Amino acid sequence: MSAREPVRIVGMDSSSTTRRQATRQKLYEAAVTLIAEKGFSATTVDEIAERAGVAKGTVYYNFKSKTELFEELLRHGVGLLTESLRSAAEETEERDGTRVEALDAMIRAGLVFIDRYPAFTQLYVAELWRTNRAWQSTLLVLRQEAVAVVEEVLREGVANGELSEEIDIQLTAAALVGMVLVAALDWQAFQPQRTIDDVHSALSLLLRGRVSGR
Amino acid sequence: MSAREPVRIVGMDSSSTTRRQATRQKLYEAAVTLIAEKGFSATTVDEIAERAGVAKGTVYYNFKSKTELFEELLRHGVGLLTESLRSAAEETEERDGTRVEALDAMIRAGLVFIDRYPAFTQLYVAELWRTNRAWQSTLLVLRQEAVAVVEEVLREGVANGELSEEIDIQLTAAALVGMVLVAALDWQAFQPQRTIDDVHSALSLLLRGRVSGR
DNA sequence: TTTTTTGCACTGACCAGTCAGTTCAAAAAA
DNA sequence: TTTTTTGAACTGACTGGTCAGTGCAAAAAA
Repeated sequence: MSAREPVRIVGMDSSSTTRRQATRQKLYEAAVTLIAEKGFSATTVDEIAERAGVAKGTVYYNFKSKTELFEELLRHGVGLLTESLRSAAEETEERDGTRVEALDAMIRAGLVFIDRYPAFTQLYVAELWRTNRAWQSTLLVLRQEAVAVVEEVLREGVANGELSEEIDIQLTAAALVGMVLVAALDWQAFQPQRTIDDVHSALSLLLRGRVSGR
Repeated sequence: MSAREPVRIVGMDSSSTTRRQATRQKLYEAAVTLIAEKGFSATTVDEIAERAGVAKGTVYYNFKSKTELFEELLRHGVGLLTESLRSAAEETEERDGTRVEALDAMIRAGLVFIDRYPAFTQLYVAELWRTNRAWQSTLLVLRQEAVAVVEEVLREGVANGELSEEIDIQLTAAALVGMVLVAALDWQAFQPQRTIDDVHSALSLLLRGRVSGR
């Protein structure tokens, strides 16, 4: 993830932070930026170890292979994203918000995530549609988990009449995800001076149908 | 030292091409699918040559390096996309359509392009936000050319009152591009049985603000 | 004590790029 | 016409370098 502060996996592994976990975390952080910049194959294990401030042997003590390190990195990152989307949706629900407001909150949650972990997002987008890669099946499952959260909210919105019955749940979910992803990456890469609120309002307008029409 | 005419080969299209151009075309086609599947670094020049049915030396006879082959491939592909978007916008203009209709036509043109060159699209998305790569500056220029076409139509739409003055041209353009890109790649990868019209209507609904609201 | 990390030498597979040599159709000469 | 020459295009074996992964003894941390 980002070099700012360590990210802990909460959930499956409820034990306190062991030394091993700290080392793994350093390796994730080193790997994610390098792979985002250069791609998986162009990133060497020696580089990852060096940036993490760790010996090469340590990489292989903690992970079976370079590929496994990367797969666990993907799991780790997508897990955080899914959790973040889900809690945004739930919090809106608790405040009795509409489903459109929930979608809006999820857009913001997505932007916050991308702002915090830009390298991970880059890497995710770069790998998502690749075929015939070792981690393809892992990614497929992870993608589904994340998109399913959006689809669920859309479904509820149609059910309670907030959203048009004409919409195609799956395609609309994909389009919304794409909108957020690409707008956010463009923001990071090409207009970093903009605030998250600028980006959020632009996307909110599109979601609420206030760009064209009426 | 008499300059001899290059050998001419008549291609499927009515234009004549040199033998060299035909070879380059074969190399582009071989490279684009391999790189889309595995990424630039994981794709070997031997593989590209083999798939193109050409010796490795021929790759280096036609291109200075593996990187140059890739850069020219990017130029080639983005050129096709930009041209396609521009002509969709112009055709709508000739038929006196509204700017929203022009945007709609561009969405369809984008989908047709992605349907025709899915591998190129994958590769473009995977490389677009990478930093510190040799072809980064090339890609930046190419991206700008493509997005500028969308921005121009949005600007016209705001000017003539069709589109809300609240919108942020740049961010909205990025969001629209992302919407099309991601929905189309998802369609290709995960729901290939859907028709282009399905995808187009889903995106059209979002553009026209008929998903949520009223 | 046990677990984890270090440092470093080593291997074998893999790969970008090179280069001396080959092919062959068109041009020039006979 | 037939023969010879030319040179762009192509070939594929080869080279020098890189890198994932291994092995292990010793040190540090827990």
